Amino acid sequence: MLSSWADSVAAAEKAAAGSAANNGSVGTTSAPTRSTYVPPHLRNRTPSSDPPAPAPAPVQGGSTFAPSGGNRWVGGPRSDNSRPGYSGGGGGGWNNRSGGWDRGREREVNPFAEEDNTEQELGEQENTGINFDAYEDIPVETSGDNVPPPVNTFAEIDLGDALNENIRRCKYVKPTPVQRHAIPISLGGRDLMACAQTGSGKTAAFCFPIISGIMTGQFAQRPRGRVAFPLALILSPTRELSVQIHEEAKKFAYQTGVKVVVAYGGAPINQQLRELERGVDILVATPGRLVDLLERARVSLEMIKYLALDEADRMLDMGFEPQIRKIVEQMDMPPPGVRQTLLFSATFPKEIQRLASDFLSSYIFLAVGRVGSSTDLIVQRVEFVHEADKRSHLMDLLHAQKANGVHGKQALTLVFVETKKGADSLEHWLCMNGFPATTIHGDRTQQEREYALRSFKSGNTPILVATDVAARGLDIPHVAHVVNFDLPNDIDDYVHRIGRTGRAGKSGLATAFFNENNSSLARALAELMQESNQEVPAWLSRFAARSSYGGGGKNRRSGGGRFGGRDFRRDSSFNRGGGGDYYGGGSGYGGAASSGGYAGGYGGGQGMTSAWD
DNA sequence: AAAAAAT
Repeated sequence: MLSSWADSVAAAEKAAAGSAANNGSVGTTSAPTRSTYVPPHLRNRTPSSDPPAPAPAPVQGGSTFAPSGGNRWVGGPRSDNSRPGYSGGGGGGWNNRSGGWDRGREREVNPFAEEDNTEQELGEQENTGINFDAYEDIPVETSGDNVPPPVNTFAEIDLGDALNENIRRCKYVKPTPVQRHAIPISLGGRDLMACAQTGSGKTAAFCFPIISGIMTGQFAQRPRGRVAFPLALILSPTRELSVQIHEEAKKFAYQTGVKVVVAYGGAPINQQLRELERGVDILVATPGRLVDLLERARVSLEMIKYLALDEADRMLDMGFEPQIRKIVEQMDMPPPGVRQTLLFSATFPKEIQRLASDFLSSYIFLAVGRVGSSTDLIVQRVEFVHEADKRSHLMDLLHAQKANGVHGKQALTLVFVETKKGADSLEHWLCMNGFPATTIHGDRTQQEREYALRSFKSGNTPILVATDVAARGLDIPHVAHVVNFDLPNDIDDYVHRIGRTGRAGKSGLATAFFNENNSSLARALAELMQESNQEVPAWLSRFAARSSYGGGGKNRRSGGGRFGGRDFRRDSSFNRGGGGDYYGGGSGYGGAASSGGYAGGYGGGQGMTSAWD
């Protein structure tokens, strides 16, 4: 597939340059005209023997072009950067000496090998990229009974040799704040509701205790056969996120003997069934496919010791709640108190916390100040753009960015739109205008979705147009710019979207196109920006003031300021009369830690009640 | 009203 993208991009650019110069009449360029738009089904194809595209004509100040000529977007030498799949990892599966499927004790693929070979050239490794200075004075809040104290190093925790070795391989030197607090809580056997931005080490925060617990725990013998009996279940709201969690969990579990399997829709189920049959300790899944597996009686939750919900607030919102209740409450999973339940998200509206408490037993609430979003690390801009002007405005931004290209390497831009149709149509338009874009949304096949994501991550297609399917959890290094082409209706969704940049303590840029259709978001947006020390345009404040009376229902910040949330049990209006009063009494909650910057963090300062609802 | 998630 060498350079197929490069060619089409070069061709597209050439045509775009031509059309710009000729005010639309492409036909006057000397080279044979080629379609500038490459339909999705052709994008994978190896070009037969296309002549190399001539260097594009310079556009207004040719100095913005990279010296290599045509492909400032792709960076020629890297265009063959497609990942070699898993065969490169050595061992396992096909191509071993027995020639077929090795049905015995197959060798575990080394999940660290692949990275070393392919990801390296994208710069620093993701794991060492965490900027710990950004975490220094991060506010942390805990509440609940007898909160285990946080740790400062991995060495303080007895996770076992194998897990420690994997932590070393991952190049984690010290735990992030969410890990410092969440790991001791989980190892202590406690249920947990945690607010922490993805990219601050959330996955490890729930994986380490689960893996460690499975390694050291004594469990009844599980029958081998058609039905799989996982000990831990990790649920997430999108397929790509489940894939990502699976990949990370495999690294953490390497050579521990703990088997991690993923199951999600849109992919052939038979392969997943085979994997399950070979044994599973930790099952990572999306809800729909898991329900399917449960109904086929190919998975039993009878032995579940750990349940983790990633993006837990999304998992319990209207769309997902029935499925989650079915899985957690109406199948054969042990009840709260018997199993251990861990809920994680960057946002946790109080109504959802109340729902979530059904799944928990005497839990600890943990809030870690946001690292990836609504902090100074992400520069947030809002621009007033009428619907009709959005495309040309986006084009202006992208052009400006090209000029700023870092060492010829195009920065990645993630563009969020409201609808699947809108995503397709914007992608088409961008491609026609010489911008190499791809798209990810729920109307595309799973193959297309995963290819689009890979192509974006690798830099082959540095623009990704996405619906909210990509808003949560996905860890895409090097996203320099998130554009909210269409703003979401919910401020929490905005928080998750812009959190795709500025990850792991790095800086990022988020631009939003605002117009009169987004009035309902104005106030929450203005408040969020103010809280994270962003410049709030005067016109936005006017919009906010106009829509403020009435008290703005769902878009009121649930966390007010530096937190993704606050324990709803501490909010008197949510306290169902009677018990549980030990949270309300001011000093009653056991704060395990509360470092600087917290006291002043609450917006207006006065009336906590108004800040929290 | 839209998006996601099973076939």
